[in-house]
Amino acid sequence: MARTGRPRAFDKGQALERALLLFWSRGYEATSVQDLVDALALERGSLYGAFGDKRQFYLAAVQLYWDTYERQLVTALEAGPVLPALREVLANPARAQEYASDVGVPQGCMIGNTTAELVPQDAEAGEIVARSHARFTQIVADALRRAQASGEVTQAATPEAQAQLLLFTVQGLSLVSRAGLDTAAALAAVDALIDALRA
Amino acid sequence: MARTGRPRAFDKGQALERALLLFWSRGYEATSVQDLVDALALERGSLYGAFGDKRQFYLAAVQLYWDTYERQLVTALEAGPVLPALREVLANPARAQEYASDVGVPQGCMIGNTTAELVPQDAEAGEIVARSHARFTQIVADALRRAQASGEVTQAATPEAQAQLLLFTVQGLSLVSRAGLDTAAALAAVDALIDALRA
DNA sequence: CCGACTTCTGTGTGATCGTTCAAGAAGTCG
DNA sequence: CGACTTCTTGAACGATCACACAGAAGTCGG
Repeated sequence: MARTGRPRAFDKGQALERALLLFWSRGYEATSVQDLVDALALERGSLYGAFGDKRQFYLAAVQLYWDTYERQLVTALEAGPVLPALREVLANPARAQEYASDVGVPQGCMIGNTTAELVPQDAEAGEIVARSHARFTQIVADALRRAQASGEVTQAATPEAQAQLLLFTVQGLSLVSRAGLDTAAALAAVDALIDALRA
Repeated sequence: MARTGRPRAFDKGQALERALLLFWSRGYEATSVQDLVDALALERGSLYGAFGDKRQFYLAAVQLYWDTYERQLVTALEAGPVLPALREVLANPARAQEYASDVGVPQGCMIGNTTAELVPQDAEAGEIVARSHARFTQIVADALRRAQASGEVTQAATPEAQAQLLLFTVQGLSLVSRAGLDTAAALAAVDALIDALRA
C-alpha cells in the first residue's frame, strides 16, 4: 500500500498560503487560474493535481484563513482583561487600510468577502462561513461571560447578544474599510462600542 | 437640431429596476449580459444602446438602489423619536432573510455587495460607495445630534462616532444575514446596541 | 534493473464571456 | 410624401475562462 511515486516538487502548504493572498486581494471570480499559475510558478496540471478545481482551491484557502484568524482570536482573548483585547480585534481591520496603498495587499475580511461573493450560490461556502460565524460568536461570548462575571462588562445584555453585535461590527468594519476609511473616525466608533460594553 | 427618431419601445426606468433586482441577487460578475437579456426581454443591442456597457448598467442600478434607500432613511428619521426608527433601520435587514427562501430574492445590502466585489478594482464604484457611506453617516449623525440634545440619546460618544458605529453594524448585519441568520439572536444584538445608545 | 506509481509539462478544447455591427423597422419633421 | 434619426434585431467576433489529457520524468519496492 501507499506506493510512493514521484515526489511533489513544490511545498503544498506554501502554495496554499500564496493562493490565499491572491484570492484575498482579488476575490474568487477575479482570480483566474492563469493568475494562480503565474503567481505560484507551477503548471496548471500540478495545481489541479494537488488541489482539485479552482473552487476547492479557494475553499481550502478560506479555511486556512479562518483557522489562522481563530487561533489569533483565541490567543488574544484567553488572558488578561477582555475589553482591551476586543478593542484590538476591532481596531485591527480599521488600521489595516493604512497598508492598502501597497499593491496586492489583501483587503477586508476574507470570510466577509466570501459571504458577499459566493454564499448565495455555493452551499459549501455557506457552511464554511456559517461555521466561522458560529465559532466567532461562541469564542467571544465565552470571553464576555467571564468578563460579565468579573464585573468588567455590563450585564445589560446577554453575552450572546453582545458577541453577535461584535460579529456584525467587525464584519461591517472590515467591509466598509475597503472603500477607504477615516481611521480616526473608525477608531472613535470602536471606542464608543467598547465603552458601551463596560460595566 | 434634435430631430427625433424612433421612440424606445420599452420603459427605461422599469428595465433598470428589473436589472437592479437581478444584480442585487446575483452580484456583478455572476450576472451575465445574457441573463439581463432574458430577464428584461429585450435584445442585446437595445440594452447597450440605452445603458452603455455592463459596468455602467450596474453602476446605474447601484445608484438607483442608494437613492431609494436614502429616501427611506430620511423619511424614517425625520419625525418622532430617533431610537425606535434606528431600531427599524437595523432590524430590517435582520428580517429580510425570512423572505430569502424564495428564489431570486435579493440578499444583503447592495452597497455592501458592491464594496466587496468591485471597490478594490473600480474607482468609480468606490466613489459611489464612499459617497453612500458619507450620506448615511451624515443623515444618522444629524438625527443623533437632535436626539442627544433632546435627551433621548446618551452623550457618552459624539453623534459622528455613534453614526459610524451604526454604519458598521448595518453593513455587517446585512452581510452576515446572507449566510443565514438566527433572526432572534440578530434582533437581540440590535436591541443591545439601541439600548446602549439610550441616555 | 524493472515494472508500478505519482507528479510534471505543455498543449488543446469547448463553453461562455462582453461587445460590436449591419441591415431592417418605426417613428418624427419639413 | 420623403428625408432623417433612432431603435430593434440577431448574428458574429475575439478574448478569456476553467479544465482535460498525453507523454516525459522521477522515485519507489522487488
